[in-house]
Amino acid sequence: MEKRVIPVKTVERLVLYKRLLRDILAKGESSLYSHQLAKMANNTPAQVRRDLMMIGYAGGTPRKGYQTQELIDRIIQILDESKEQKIVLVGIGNLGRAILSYFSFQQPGFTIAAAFDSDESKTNRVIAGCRCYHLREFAEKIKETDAKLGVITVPAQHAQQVADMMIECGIKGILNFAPIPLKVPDNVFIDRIDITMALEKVAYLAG
Amino acid sequence: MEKRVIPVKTVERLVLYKRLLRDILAKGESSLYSHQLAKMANNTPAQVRRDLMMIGYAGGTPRKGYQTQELIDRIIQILDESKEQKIVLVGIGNLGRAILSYFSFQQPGFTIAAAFDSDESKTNRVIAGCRCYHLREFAEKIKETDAKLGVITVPAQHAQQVADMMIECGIKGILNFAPIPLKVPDNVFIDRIDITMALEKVAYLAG
DNA sequence: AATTACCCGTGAAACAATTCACATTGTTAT
DNA sequence: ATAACAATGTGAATTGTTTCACGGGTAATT
Ligand SMILES: NC(=O)c1ccc[n+]([C@@H]2O[C@H](COP(=O)([O-])OP(=O)(O)OC[C@H]3O[C@@H](n4cnc5c(N)ncnc54)[C@H](O)[C@@H]3O)[C@@H](O)[C@H]2O)c1
Ligand SMILES: NC(=O)c1ccc[n+]([C@@H]2O[C@H](COP(=O)([O-])OP(=O)(O)OC[C@H]3O[C@@H](n4cnc5c(N)ncnc54)[C@H](O)[C@@H]3O)[C@@H](O)[C@H]2O)c1
Repeated sequence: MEKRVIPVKTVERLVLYKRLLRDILAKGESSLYSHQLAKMANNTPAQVRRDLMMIGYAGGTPRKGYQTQELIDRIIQILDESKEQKIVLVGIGNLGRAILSYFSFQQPGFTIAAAFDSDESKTNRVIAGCRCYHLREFAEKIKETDAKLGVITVPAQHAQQVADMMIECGIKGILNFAPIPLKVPDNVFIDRIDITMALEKVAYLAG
Repeated sequence: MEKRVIPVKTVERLVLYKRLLRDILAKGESSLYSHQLAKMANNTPAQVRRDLMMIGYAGGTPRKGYQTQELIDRIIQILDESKEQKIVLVGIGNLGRAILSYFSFQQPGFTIAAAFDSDESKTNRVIAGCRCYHLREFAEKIKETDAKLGVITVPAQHAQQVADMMIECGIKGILNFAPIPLKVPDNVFIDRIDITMALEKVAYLAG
């Protein structure tokens, strides 16, 4: 029962800050102010400072702001990106393939170690550098790769059984693209990206 | 300055409820209780009732619960899904194509009216039933289709200029898949889906 | 050296979302 | 009929998040 100290909302913003800070650094800016980061992140200086307070960072100085590199390092340390994260993906359809190709030649820190599908015509080949297996080989391959994260891109009606299988095989975190909430035990973290819901929301709020 | 009465979080759940209720109805259940819907939505009966209260729905009865069809109708009415929503998509890459094919033969209520890319090799053809044009034809085609919603699936460094162009052409709602926040005027609603951020969050919270 | 301007860190206040808890009410059983 | 029950609708309490506002400090300016 570990106590979660950093709010999820803050974690989300930290991931964003890290990316923005890297852009900053690439532009040669070795230090910055909270209001500069806030502007890029579309939030407020107070929120930036509060977020940094949440991770126990107090390395800013009034007239020079924060050291870009130092701040990046601190965020990386908090997010614990010391080791490469191994991911397995189930559902080699349109969306699954888009994700495979994106992570194949980008995204340091994350590797899709293997992909699976129940359709024989999608398996036993390499897509975007990722080996694709039949679902029946899941348990075996996951032991080989020692992946702890899973991505679900199968149709909604099969998503729960895929999640169950992942958890059975030791997956601890799941990103679910199927448009239904899945039941998972407390020790597994799950997040859902629901593209259709996001569009409906935009349609409503734009109206 | 219109007053927004329904919280965004509630809107998100309403979209989910609507889908779940349709599944319920398809199974032949003509009525249901808040705790049943809550179980499917992975939340609490109190939250379901609160959400329904937000949309001014008080048609439940203590012993019979809610009428499935009536509730669906009410949610649809609130979300204002009377007319087909026209969408334009910019960035016919891996993710863009996945979205095109998904919405082509699914998703009642939404039509991707046209897609655009700056790469000539991606344009002047039909992908998943959607016509693909060069970006220079954007203004012209958007007038023809009268689309009010836009989806951005271009690389991050081009996302802001694409958003600016969309807004210039009268787009009122944008769904942005590029991993940076975009600046838009107050009268335009924008939402971002950041897949990499979601994965980093899962990695952190699963750890 | 003193003055000024600016920004950080954070306690406190304000605001937003969720959960609690209960009076109310329709349904069923006796 | 009437009693017992089970689920609704909602005010109040709680919990979570964001914003305010100010003390303290640092560097540039005079
Ligand atoms: N593509 C999009 O833009 C989009 C938008 C909104 C939601 N989604 C959701 O994302 C998910 C995937 O969408 P898609 O467009 O890639 O669909 P898709 O039909 O192209 O791909 C689904 C893949 O899953 C495989 N599959 C089916 N059952 C399986 C099982 N039990 N085990 C393993 N593999 C299985 C299929 O063989 C297929 O390859 C769906 O749940 C969909 O609702 C996608
Ligand atoms: N595919 C994924 O799984 C994934 C994951 C995380 C984030 N993203 C983000 O989604 C976006 C799209 O990803 P993708 O994998 O489809 O990339 P992609 O490179 O496959 O596609 C990008 C497309 O945008 C087009 N483009 C570039 N500049 C343009 C411009 N100014 N106007 C019009 N079109 C232009 C390119 O020609 C290309 O067709 C990127 O911002 C990426 O960071 C994608």
